[in-house]
Amino acid sequence: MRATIKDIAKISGVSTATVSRVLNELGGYRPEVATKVLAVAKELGYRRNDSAVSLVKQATRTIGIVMPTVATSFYAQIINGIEDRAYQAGYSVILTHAGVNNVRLQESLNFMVERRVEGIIGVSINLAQIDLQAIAALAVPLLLLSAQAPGNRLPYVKVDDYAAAYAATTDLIDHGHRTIALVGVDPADSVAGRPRIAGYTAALQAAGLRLDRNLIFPGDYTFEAGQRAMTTILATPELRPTAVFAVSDETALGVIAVCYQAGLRIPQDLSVLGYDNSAIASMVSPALSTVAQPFYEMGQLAADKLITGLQTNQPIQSQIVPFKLIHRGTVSSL
Amino acid sequence: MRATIKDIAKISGVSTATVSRVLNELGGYRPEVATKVLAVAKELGYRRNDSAVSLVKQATRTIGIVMPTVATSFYAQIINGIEDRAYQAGYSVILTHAGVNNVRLQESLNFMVERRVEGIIGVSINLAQIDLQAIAALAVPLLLLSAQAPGNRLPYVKVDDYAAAYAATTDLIDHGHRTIALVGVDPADSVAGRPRIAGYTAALQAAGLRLDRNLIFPGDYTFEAGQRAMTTILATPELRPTAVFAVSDETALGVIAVCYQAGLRIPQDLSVLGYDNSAIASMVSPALSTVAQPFYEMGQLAADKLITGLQTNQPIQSQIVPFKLIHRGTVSSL
DNA sequence: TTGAAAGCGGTACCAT
DNA sequence: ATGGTACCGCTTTCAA
Repeated sequence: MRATIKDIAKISGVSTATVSRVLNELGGYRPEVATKVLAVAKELGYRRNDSAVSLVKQATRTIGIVMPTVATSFYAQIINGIEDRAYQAGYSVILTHAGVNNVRLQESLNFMVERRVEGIIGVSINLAQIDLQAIAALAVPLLLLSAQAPGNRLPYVKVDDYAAAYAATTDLIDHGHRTIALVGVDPADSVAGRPRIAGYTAALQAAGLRLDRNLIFPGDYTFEAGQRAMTTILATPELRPTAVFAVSDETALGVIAVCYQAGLRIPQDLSVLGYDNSAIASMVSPALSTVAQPFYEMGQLAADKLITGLQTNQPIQSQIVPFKLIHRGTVSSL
Repeated sequence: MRATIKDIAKISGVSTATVSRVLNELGGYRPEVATKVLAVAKELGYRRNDSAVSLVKQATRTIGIVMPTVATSFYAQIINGIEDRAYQAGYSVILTHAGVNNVRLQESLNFMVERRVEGIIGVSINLAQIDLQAIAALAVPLLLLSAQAPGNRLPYVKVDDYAAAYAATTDLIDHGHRTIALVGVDPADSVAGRPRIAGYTAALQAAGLRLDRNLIFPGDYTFEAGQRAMTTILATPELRPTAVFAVSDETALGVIAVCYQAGLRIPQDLSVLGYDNSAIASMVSPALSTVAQPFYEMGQLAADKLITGLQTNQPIQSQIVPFKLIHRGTVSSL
């Protein structure tokens, strides 16, 4: 069995109270007592039991991350950002998956509550109206990352998808493109889907371009969605877009893969713009032009905000983080 | 304040012992008592306090993951695998980063012990001799994933890098290549570096090919390492390999990126073989031929083994998991 | 079938 | 400067 402060107290010939003081450097003891206690503690390989501390202090210094099961590559960056900041603040991080389509969401959240996490970061979790009540009942602060709740009832950290899509589309237009496809977007997704469609549409209109609904290809942000859309494009000569705005880097790569098979050159024959700036974007050839989301920083910011909120007991303010257009090799001027 | 079993007991008019029995379905109470208790619990939004349970049960049902800070894309898959299995077994997962070059390793491990995790999975953690003693002192089972300890003093789950490198090199030879570069490998890395060099060397010798040490390009598995090596190759005409075996997919992409810049076509002008089969490998064009490591399954297996070890109290057996050569578009026959 | 009570490993208040 | 001790929320033994 692992040593406890009782063991240390007994061996050092002091009380547990004094041991506790020494271990926590609270002062109020003679140096030689401290030396002795510390030596015994080390000798015994003592490690404090956080369960006991949490219990008595009514604080676990733990935050929870809940994310979908799907492993898109950028989650690692987000987790890194969260963990780094949490670590700096002396918090630990516990992780659960909400499953595909949130099937495990309730369980995940219960798990978190039983673990008495002090706050939760929900990454890419799309909440329904009904979830909101359950979450309120949890009585644990929940911050959304790259997501948004119905009616913005929960604080969030995300980029402005509308603005990003608007800027991306405008950039393509500035490059001389007049027929631009929007690929892989989920129109049922009110947080990342509809705003991007709206931004795309608005940019087109602002430039006086005609909106062709056939150029909007629904999908689910995956590589396969890009493949499907591009296959359709190739099979539909009357469409002939000169540029594709894909709603994720993976989708963009799906588009490019089909082009590659068909012998189309990127960007000479078709411009492709991605979204995310995930690690892969800079590693492919030609390197992918894309809308950057600062995932690592978003993770950091989310952890920061949550922990600050915990410590100050102030409500957490939502924050829009800046996107950035990254010009690399897949968009060319017409 | 959150409701406790005391609150439930008081309101239900029974003792905390009975509440505990009901909540844990231990039997030994009248159904109507159970109904009442459950109703009150629900009413109060009761959630059990795992700190208290852990404390009294001397078991946290938590496992820890320690990994390097660098966020290579496949960590997400590994974490997914671990978390899925842990979840199935009723364990939760807590996560820390050991920092770059393990600078935070000791702290991470202490953290884990204070959290009283029942076991730890160390992902890609290269341990030095000295760490071993500290880890032994921890008195917590530690399983290595994609790593190995000096003298194999710790159980591990990984692929056989020697065999994989041997098979990969042989495959290149079978495709008619006679001059094959090995790129991005760290000769100081005894777990993933030296075995791959050895496998590469052995395959060459088995085929009766001459080993040219200049064709081994040291590196650190990164994209940049691939770029550097390929730049050198292009600048050194007497080398002229017809194939490159990169020690990671990212390194392979670095190689390809330089080729792309230089106007070399893959695989017509140079064959490139990667290592990992990370998600990107199948998304790039041409799709990357590579040595597959089953990351998700490795995560599952590691969690399985660790938890089984915990429950049976048996020592954990190391396991070599199978790699697989994935032929896609970046290797051609000569 | 039920309750009283003794801890689990700490913290922190109140005395001394 | 130090010790005694109640208590955090829960489980579990023992008795009734």
